Amino acid sequence: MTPEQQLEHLVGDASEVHSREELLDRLKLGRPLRIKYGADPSAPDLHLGHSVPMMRLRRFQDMGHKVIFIIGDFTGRIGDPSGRSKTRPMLSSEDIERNAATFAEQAGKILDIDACEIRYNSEWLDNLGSRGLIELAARYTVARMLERDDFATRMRSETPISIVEFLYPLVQAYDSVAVEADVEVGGTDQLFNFLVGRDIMRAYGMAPQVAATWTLLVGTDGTEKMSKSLGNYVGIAEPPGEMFGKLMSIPDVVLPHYYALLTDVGFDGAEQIERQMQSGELHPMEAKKRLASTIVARYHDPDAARRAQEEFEAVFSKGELPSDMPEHRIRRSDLEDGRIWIVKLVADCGGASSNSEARRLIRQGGVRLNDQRIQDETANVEVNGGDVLQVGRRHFAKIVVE
RNA sequence: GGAGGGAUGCCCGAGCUGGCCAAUGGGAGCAGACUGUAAAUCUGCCGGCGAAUGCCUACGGGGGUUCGAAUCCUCCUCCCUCCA
Repeated sequence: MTPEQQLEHLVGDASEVHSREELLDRLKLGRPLRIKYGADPSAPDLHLGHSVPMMRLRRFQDMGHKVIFIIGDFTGRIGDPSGRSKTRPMLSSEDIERNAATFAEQAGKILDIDACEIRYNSEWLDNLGSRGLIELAARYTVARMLERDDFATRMRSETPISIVEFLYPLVQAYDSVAVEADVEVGGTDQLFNFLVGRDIMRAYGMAPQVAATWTLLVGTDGTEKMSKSLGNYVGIAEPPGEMFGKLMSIPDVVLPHYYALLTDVGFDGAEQIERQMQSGELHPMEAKKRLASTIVARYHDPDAARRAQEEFEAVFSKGELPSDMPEHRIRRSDLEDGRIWIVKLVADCGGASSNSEARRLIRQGGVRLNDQRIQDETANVEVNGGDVLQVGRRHFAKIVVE
């Protein structure tokens, strides 16, 4: 591959690269480049949103470049007052250690983890000292900091911004100095930080890193970015059935977006799929099943993908019972004449978090016992081993009397 | 340091001339209908316990006034804006 082709292969689908020319020049050097990726030590569970930049990292890796994961243990131990209300919890060293291990394990599904360099930023930040920190801070201005959209918005909306938050981009930029990054990759939300990285590297007399960002993946709700806290994510370590089901629940309109970012078809392929759906050539559900199946196959295996699809079709298209249901054990002594109060049953089996919620579900017709809808919240129902309780669409439990 | 404004349920946000406030409205969420477990739409629910007319907990925290307080007083904590 010529350097130009490499460039296209590596960042052809990136949303922004600062700059392509610079990256081309580095590629022409012919040496392995150092590719930086910052990992959040507070959220070890990776989801498809993380997989987007990671898949791109894999491309770099496959071309002989060095991926450097930076575990932000220094910042994680201090705690981050970012955002409005919730202060991020401080993490203990053990937490960080454990999270890093989980992270590595999950990242290993996408990358050759043994070929990666994993670094903790406390390694250099602990030694920086107040003097070093102040020297670092001296190299950037408040005005430039306030250019960041997030800060600007918060200033306007009178939401507090702590000084530490100004320090974060600087510290992250310093990471680039410490690991001598050639390229930093991440989501578009990181662009500002990456650019600060460039400035700071220059200030320390280094060639600035190339900043490459990719569009953020939207979550299964189809609007917000995928994130754990919003609950709209698909974890890459989730069981095949869950993964498949969650992917089937995304709105049709985001299908091309998912295809483009998560599969090998690329933007062109995604556009083609979009056209086929519009013309009626391809049923959106079919496209979605294919997507779900591709992704399950990647994180599990093709066989698991096939089974997940069959199960999905059986349960949701044909209305059959799932082949595998969690068991709910009831002690015979809790029964009166073989009967139990329906509200208690629903709450106990995890279908509702309180009796009140269970009542609501029952009243609204969301509860079935052996396919028989139960709407009387005062009912005492007869239960036998093997009975199936269904709460809502997707919550099933097989009753075992012991 | 000075002046002013604010803290309400998962989030945003009314209420704040005391009882009709478990607290208007929106979002999120959940259930039902319709479907392709999609989206959109419509309906309902949306603190807990209870068969219930009921009870308990709740409007930043403590104390107080009152028959009765999210609403009044007081102290504290935190936040914001402006001036320095």
